[in-house]
Amino acid sequence: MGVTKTTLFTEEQNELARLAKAIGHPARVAILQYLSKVKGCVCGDIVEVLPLSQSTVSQHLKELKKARIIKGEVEGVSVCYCIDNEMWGKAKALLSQFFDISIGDTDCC
Amino acid sequence: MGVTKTTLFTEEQNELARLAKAIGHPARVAILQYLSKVKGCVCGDIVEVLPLSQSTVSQHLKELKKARIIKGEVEGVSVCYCIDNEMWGKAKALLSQFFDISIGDTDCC
DNA sequence: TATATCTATCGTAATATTACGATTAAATTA
DNA sequence: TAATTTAATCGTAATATTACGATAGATATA
Repeated sequence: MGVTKTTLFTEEQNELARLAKAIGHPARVAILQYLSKVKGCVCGDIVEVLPLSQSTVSQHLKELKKARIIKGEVEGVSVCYCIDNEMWGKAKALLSQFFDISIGDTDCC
Repeated sequence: MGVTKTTLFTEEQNELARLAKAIGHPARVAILQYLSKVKGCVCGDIVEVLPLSQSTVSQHLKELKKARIIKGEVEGVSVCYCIDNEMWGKAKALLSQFFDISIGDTDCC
């Protein structure tokens, strides 16, 4: 197997898991931090910032694009990347809501 | 391969990715939501709430325990589970900080 | 047009993840 | 003690992920 049974869960649970999974790799965290740090678009220098090969970085970028967290636009010979603010806001809201739910829980174990 | 090169990233990036990855499955999201909903400990009825087999649920619980997000304590014949508030707070803080960083970014692509 | 640059994709390999049935281990109950 | 209950673990299978080198495709430059 290795395949997740998404049909058994709610839309919200799947969406939350999908976004968390996309963030669930240090390279992708680093990419997102970099993109947010420069506060705008980055055209091509992401590979140089990460300690991974070009193809591996490209693969991580593809994952983030698949999750709609970032957008990439061809800009001449290079590609311009930036965070998709809409999805970013959605992820933030979903995760924030998710974590707030259990405030005040008692630690009984 | 299939193995993440954690040594190449910062402690914070690895920790953030580790926690996000642990949440990155709808079954684990469902487990955490359930644990937070009942606001306390749950002794054994998690399997009945999820649409997965006992062994699969047990495996997901193990993942969450490995990530220190939940705790489990043997209670007679069953096991009592609850969210680890310390790690939960840490995850919340890390993710919150992570998402706040890019507020106000311009969407230029 | 030829060359250089940049990024995506392909091919490959190793490891990880997801899922389930069967079994085991531990504790309770009859 | 024997039977039952509960949860972890084992074994297995299929798919996913991570990573890299090599190649391809697209655009800019000489």
